[in-house]
Amino acid sequence: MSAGVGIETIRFYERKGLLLEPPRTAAGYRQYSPEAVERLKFIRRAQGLGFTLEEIGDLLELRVDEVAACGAVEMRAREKLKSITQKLNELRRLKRALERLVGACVAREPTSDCPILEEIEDR
Amino acid sequence: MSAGVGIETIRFYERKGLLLEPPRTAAGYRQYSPEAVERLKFIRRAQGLGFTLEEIGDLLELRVDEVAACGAVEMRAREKLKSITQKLNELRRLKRALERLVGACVAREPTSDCPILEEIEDR
DNA sequence: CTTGACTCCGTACTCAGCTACAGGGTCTAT
DNA sequence: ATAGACCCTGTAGCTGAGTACGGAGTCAAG
Repeated sequence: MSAGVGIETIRFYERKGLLLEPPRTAAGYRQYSPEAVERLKFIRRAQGLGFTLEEIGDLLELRVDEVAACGAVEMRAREKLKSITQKLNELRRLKRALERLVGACVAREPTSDCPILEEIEDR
Repeated sequence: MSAGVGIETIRFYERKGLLLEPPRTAAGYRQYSPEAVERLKFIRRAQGLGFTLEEIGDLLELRVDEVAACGAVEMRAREKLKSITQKLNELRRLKRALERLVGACVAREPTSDCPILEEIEDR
């Protein structure tokens, strides 16, 4: 559980192609490089941000190894950027709403309506 | 599909207590107020940000109707704020990483390593 | 040189979050 | 007043993301 992830989960990611099969010891045990561990942590963080494993797979493949594929990569990267920017905006709003709620709390001003909904209302 | 959500999903949220049972027509048909629709949209957005339905339920219940419960609400709000702030930071990093990638693309500089992982590496 | 805690593999189960039925009622349009 | 497209209920099934199990091998500690 080096990275807070059970071995079973790792095997599962391996099967899904999110983690490449690592080198093995003579006895067949998996041996992970620090990079592989980073990759794993990235997966977990990205999940917390609402990305599916499939989307995370896409993200991890965004790299420019050949100039040829550059255009396609750029396009997909821009798409992801769009969705991330939207998530950012939504999160910022949610944060503001919660800050207001805490503020009202501290000021001991009961507000029976839900400030979170009010804040987020306009899309 | 007024809010891009099927009726079955709505019934499901109702069962889970995320949406209160709406008033019905004489024939038993659900009738939703604009507020209920907002609530529904909030749920979908929050899901996209990586919150579970249970967490979303918590968020929706964060309101200060009684001065008595104020302390508890404040505490939970602060907790949520913490996780949101963290999500924000992670998203910002991911965004920066993607922007760099697009930049490299535009400059036609192939980089065989994955800038996303590099950027995010240090936790 | 054995005990306990780990790993291996394949398969099967679980849980959240939908999604689809079946068998009925209702509403609108023709 | 009948067809077609909706809604109602309850229950069953599906997908994504793990999690556990069983039978076997491995390894460090005592």
